[in-house]
Amino acid sequence: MAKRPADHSTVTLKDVASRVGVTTAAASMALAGHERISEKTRDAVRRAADELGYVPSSAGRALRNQRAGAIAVIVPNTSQHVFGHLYFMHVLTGVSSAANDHDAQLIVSTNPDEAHGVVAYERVMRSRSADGAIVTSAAIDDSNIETLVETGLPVVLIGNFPYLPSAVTVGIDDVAATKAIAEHLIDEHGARSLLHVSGTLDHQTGIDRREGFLEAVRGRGLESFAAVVEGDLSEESGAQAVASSLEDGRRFDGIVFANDDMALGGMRVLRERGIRVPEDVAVVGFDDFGLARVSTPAITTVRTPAERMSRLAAEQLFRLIDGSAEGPTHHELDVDLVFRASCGCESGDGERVTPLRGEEPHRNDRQRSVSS
Amino acid sequence: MAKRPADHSTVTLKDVASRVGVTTAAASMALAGHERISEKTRDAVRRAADELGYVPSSAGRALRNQRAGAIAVIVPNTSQHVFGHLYFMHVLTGVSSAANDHDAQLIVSTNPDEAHGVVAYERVMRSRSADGAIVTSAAIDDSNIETLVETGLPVVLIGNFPYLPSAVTVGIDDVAATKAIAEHLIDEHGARSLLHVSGTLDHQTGIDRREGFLEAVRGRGLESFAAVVEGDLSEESGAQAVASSLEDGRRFDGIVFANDDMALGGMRVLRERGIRVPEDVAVVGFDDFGLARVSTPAITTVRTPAERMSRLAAEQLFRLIDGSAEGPTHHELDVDLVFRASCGCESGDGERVTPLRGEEPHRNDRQRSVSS
DNA sequence: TAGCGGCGCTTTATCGATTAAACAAGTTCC
DNA sequence: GGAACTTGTTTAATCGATAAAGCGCCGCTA
Repeated sequence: MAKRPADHSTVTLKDVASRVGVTTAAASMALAGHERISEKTRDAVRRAADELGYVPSSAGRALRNQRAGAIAVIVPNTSQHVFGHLYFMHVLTGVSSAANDHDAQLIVSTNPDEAHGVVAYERVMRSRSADGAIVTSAAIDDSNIETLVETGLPVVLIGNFPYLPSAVTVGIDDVAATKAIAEHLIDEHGARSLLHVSGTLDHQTGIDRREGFLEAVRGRGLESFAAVVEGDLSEESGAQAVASSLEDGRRFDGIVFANDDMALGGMRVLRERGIRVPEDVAVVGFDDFGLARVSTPAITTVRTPAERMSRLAAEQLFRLIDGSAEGPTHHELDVDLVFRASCGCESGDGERVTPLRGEEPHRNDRQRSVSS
Repeated sequence: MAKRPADHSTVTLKDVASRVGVTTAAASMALAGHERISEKTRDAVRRAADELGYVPSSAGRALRNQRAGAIAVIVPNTSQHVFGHLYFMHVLTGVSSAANDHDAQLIVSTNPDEAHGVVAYERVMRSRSADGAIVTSAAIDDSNIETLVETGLPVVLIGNFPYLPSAVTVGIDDVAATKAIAEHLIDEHGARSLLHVSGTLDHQTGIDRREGFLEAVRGRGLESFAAVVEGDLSEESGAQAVASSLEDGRRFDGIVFANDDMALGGMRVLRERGIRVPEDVAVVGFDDFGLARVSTPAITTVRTPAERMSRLAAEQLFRLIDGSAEGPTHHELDVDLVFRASCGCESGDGERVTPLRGEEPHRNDRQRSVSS
């Protein structure tokens, strides 16, 4: 659109070749270590490339190889606030480390305009800027995801997508995890009247966590004392859910929040009303991306292995891209339960980590600066 | 390296052209809206492109136009823990919104191996995968940055780089901000013995914030009661700095932390020793990326406009790329002071925001889910 | 009616890298 | 001493998009 770019000394294969006195074909083969090129030439070309600081043009290579050498992380913007930011950071960390291992670039694609049906990220795929994509925090009714999966382009979804049987996905068992932590409130802390503040129910996560909660109260015969309020995963919605429940005259001695942000908001309201946590009401959250540990009281929660999940997703993606994996698969990762002060297990800054399944707690998935 | 990718129905310009019955050149011009192509053909081509779902190949275009249509955000990995994650998230938000405005892809490049002098991000630039780069959290002694700037490739740095006069940079006045918030402790809360826990002094930010602190105590004639301990911006280092200061028998009634993470760690130690905040010791932090608001007590801090900074950086970068801006420039953004409970200004969850300069507080740079 | 200008499209060349196929030397073998 | 090989390189084609130059065919004018 504007003038041509300044000519930042760009070294092409031609420069390398002409310095050595061969053609670009020979130079290309030399750099690739082809046997048909004499050792002498190979060395000379390598030396020249080194001296000139030659780096292959990604465009030239991509065009010729029909492969961009990049993967994309796609974030449907409508869910920017749904999963919150800390989650996304963990995702980026995991994906970028896998991308580095595969010498691939990482493209981050947000969808600027939900209004336009012209989904920005489909363009990313169709323009072949990326060889594949990882999609996270997609809503159930986001038909674009379906379209994307159906085009057959390499796509890995993070989360659970029971309605997309042909997708490759990586997730955790939200139902089991929520069930376990709710049962903890009941069995260990004697909670009898439970409230669940769910996430948005247009996301599978919201549905599954609610289902886990319901299974727990049903299993203990407490369903008549249990209630569910829908939130949107934001701190403020957690506060509102608790406030409106209190105003309705509802009584509860335990709250299961679908994430830590809402737990934080809810606890704020409880504090303002003089209701003590955990003495009067025991509270648990979900995610453990950072907030849960630093709040007062610290929140008992489910630690979501976002970084491991996304790393695995990226590795699956690379397998799809090079064709070494086929067909729909779903990987499920184990989670840890982290007991802290908000349920009454620990006091102050103490915490106890227990795997939901398996033996040992999983390595801390890059929590914030726990040690240096 | 592996087999060729499966042939996901890829629509090229040739397909569009042959469907209409013209050459690719004509089709290209038609889509570009060239006048030399008849309206009838233009329409036909556009319709065909639409029907086939044609999206131009980024590689083909990049090769031909000598422009990738992408910008990179570069994160020297050595500083991954230095700035912490939340900061980076804000940066991504800002940059990606600018990138979307310019129809550019966003590449995120972390440096996997500091060991190799082969800086990964220089490859990004030299391979021309990106037309320019934004570099953030670079250490003073990172000579790669200097090299990068000197190559003349379009680069914008976030932060202050007094030793790189030819760089284009965007930052805040760390000295003035820290000075102001330290003076607040002294003037409003009567602090007399001050401690500063600085960031790493191989980052300009660390140096500048320390300098601001020192200017404040010097200005008030309190330099003989002041001390500085170097931290590394991690929560743990803040804890250690406070712990060791206490063990040295040092006494203080105010602490200026170079960021909120360290303040959090420091406050934990104070709490453990039974020292009350703000009654016994008033505390301030820096950044306000999220933690400061939710901790107990909430931390008085300087709100760094990371999102606006990075958005501006990206816009500067686009200007450099298309040649409409030349020469080194430095943009400095204003910051807000946010008074909360840790210094004694407010209680509970209250907060008061004041601009350091100018009239009105700046819009909340995408704080976490304040309202929905 | 011959010649001229312009419209609308095609031809051609290019960007950088890669690879199959062709080819010029030099060896080896019968 | 010529055929068959080997070796090391060059030629040429390709990937997709696009800009410049070229070329029929039209209508218009003298």
